[in-house]
Amino acid sequence: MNHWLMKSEPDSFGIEHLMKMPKKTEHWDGVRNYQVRNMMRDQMKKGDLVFFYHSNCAEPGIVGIAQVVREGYPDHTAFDPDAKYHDPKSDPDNPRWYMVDIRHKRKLKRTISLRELKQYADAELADFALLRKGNRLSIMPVSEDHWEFILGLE
DNA sequence: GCCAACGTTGGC
DNA sequence: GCCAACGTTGGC
Repeated sequence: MNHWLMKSEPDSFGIEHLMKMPKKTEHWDGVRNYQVRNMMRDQMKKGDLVFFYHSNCAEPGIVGIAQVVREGYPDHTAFDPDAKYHDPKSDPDNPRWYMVDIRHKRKLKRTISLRELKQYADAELADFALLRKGNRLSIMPVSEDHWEFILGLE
């Protein structure tokens, strides 16, 4: 089983939104980055656990845990001319963009902030993608060791 | 709101 | 295929 971290802006879709969805489940549409597309299409498997991360907010950090409940399938919002992330180059017969479904599992007892995680950037969390300079991926893999260590901070 | 980092686009 | 211009991300 693989582990992941998925970023979302709480103002547009935070963990509170996910918790209120039917079955606490939502499809992760709108990704228009090829590296992230490939992860969703090829690597994220049903049952994989996900750190839900809040970005672009007062206290960026990990706020909860979700689970992949449906593996990669075409992001239909790319076909919709009215959708915010419409991409005319994505063809239903040859979809360019993919998404997965995730289900809320639980909130962390407290937010494990980016500021806190950075304290371990040269030690336990060396090479953690989130802490790498200039990282802008909205989904990234989390190693088993890093996953366990971060959960241990809770 | 600023700005560094980085991906994408498009002219050549 | 190069690379400047441009757009986006996201911490601060």
